[in-house]
This record gives sequence, structure tokens and C-alpha cells, in this order.
Amino acid sequence: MPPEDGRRYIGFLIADVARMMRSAFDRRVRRIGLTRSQWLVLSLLHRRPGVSQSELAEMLEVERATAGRMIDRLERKHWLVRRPDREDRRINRLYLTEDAKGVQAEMGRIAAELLDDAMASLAEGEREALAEMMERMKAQLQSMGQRRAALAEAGSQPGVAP
Amino acid sequence: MPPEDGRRYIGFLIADVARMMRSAFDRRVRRIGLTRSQWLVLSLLHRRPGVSQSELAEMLEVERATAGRMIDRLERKHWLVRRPDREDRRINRLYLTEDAKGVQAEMGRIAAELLDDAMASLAEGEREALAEMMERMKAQLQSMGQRRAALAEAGSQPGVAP
DNA sequence: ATGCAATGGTAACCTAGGCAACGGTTCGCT
DNA sequence: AGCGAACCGTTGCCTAGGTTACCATTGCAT
Repeated sequence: MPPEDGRRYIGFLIADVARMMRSAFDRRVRRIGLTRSQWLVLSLLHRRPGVSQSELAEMLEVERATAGRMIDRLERKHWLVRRPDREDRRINRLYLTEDAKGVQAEMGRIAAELLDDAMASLAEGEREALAEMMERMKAQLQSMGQRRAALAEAGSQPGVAP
Repeated sequence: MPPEDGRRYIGFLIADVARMMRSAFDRRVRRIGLTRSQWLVLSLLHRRPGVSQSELAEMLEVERATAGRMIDRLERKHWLVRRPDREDRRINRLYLTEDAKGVQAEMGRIAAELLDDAMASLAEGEREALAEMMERMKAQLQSMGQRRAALAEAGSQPGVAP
């Protein structure tokens, strides 16, 4: 195998594993009436209650308009509420309802079970090593993204004209 | 960190890394006029020329209808051709055009470069260990999927009714 | 204080994917 | 031979996300 293909091979593997975990999870949570974007929102809001719509959009990597519509749907289902910020009237802050907290707990159980199954063939030490390597890759990818953003910023700076 | 959260944490890590790689790749290939579903098709067809539309749909995990429309668009761009199978007139077999092969080669270069960057902080031995662990996880996930499919099959068998 | 750019959220339009139904073709069974 | 099941690809309908333009609100600079 030529070295270039070796690197691409790892790329495919990571993508495949992530995709398979995601679709297995999708299938399992569908039984409790959740779609992918919905459980993403619920999971995020559980970790960060009170985020604004824009913050949520950014963290989920979707457009603000898209996030707004996702929130509409979840609010209609009474799984979250919009509450106006006290100091800035432009901002809606988002909170899970009690209903959603139950659903969220069930999701957590399903996720843990799925990961246990998926990592059944990894020893404890291997899991730690895997997590540690993935952390390094994530940090690296983050720094790449930031560098790119910084360059874009700088690139638009010198030109003074609109 | 409670053990259940530890497992979920790895899940998030894998998902994050895969997502970040995917979006970084999206951003880079967009310059050569490719969207995600398009480069997925091109990449697949490069490895497996002559697949049928249904096979492609299954490998990409989309519906046959969706695959058909993706193929329509790529055919209009002259990046692939449908050719009827000689023995089975239901089947269209798919082949990349010369145009597409150039694009595919450029894609490969971009992918290898991106992975090099993303794995910059991993030693050679670590990369191999990572690949090997991901292979085991993928195999495990595959067997889980198959078992599920087999059970569904068996479950629908006993019933004789329509 | 007062323009004025930046920010938060929304509405309108377009594209893309899932789902269900359909016509055409092949295969298996009798 | 022929009849029904299974399979391949397409079409129409619905939902969801991206893009753009817009309004309201805020913060800043003068």
C-alpha cells in the first residue's frame, strides 16, 4: 500500500466508524420519537442550558435560520422554551423543559449502551489510548480551523474599501 | 468522571473528529466546484467502477431515488456516464469520464494533505495502532448491523399472512 | 445625542433527501 | 409457457437545510 493511500485509509476508517455509530444511534433513538437534529439540540442544551439561538447554531454548525426552525419544532413539542434575555432584548435563551429532561436521560442510556457494544473488542487501556489520540487530533483540527479563520480576518483587513 | 460519561466522551470525540475532518475537506474541495455528495460519488466510483445505481445507493446509505438524482446531476456535468448492463436490461452501470478522473486525482491529493495535517501529532506507530483499533470497531459495528438485519428477516418470516 | 456598523432572530426562495407508488424487467415455481 | 414475487430505476410529494434579504436592537464613535 503506497503511503498516500495509507493516510487516506485511516480517513475512511474514521469516517466509516463515525457514520456507523451515528446511524446505529439514529435507529435506536427513533423509537422514542427523536430525529438526528433533535437529539443533537437536546444533547447540547443539556450540557449548556441557557445558550442563545446564535450560539446554538454555531455549535451545531448550522445557519441561524436553520437553528431557528429546529427550535420552532422543539418548542411546539414542548421540549424547550425560549426566554428573552433580561439585558439584551435581541436574544432568546433556550432551556429544556422537564419533559425533555426525561428524554435526554433515556438518550444517555442508549448512547452508553451503544458505545459499550461498539468498543467491545477494545481493552480498557486501548480505550484510553484511543481517546487520548482523538483528543490530540481534535486539538490539531481546531487549531487548523482557527488559523484559517484568522487568515481570512487578516486578509479582509488591509483593504479599507467596503 | 463516571464510567458511563467516559464512554459517551469517546463517542463525542470520534464524532467531533469525523465531523471536523469532513467539513475541512468540504471547504477545501469546494474550490474545485465539488459538493459533499458529489465527491462521495466520485470517490466511490473511482474505487468501484461499473457499480449499479442500487449498489451505489446502498454503499452511500441513501435511497435509490436520491442516488438516481445525484447521478442525474453528475451526468449533466459530464463527470460520469450511465451504461446499460448487457445481460440485465434493468441495470445501469456507472463509469467516471476522463474529466472526472482529473478531478478525482486532485481530490486524492487534497485528502492526503488534510490527513497529514490532522495527524501531525501522531507518531507512526500510533497511526497504525489507531487504524487497527478503528478496524476492530468497524467490524464490530458491522456485525451488530448484520445481526439486526438477520433478526428483522427472521421476525418477518414466521408470519405467513401477506 | 446621534448616526452607523454589528448582532440576533425571522421570512422567502431554492435545492436536496426520504418515502411511497409506479412501470419495466428478471427469476423462480409450477 | 405463464404467473407472481422480487428487483431496478424513476416520478411526485413532503420535510429540512442553505442563502439572501430584512427588521429590531444594541454598542460605538464622533
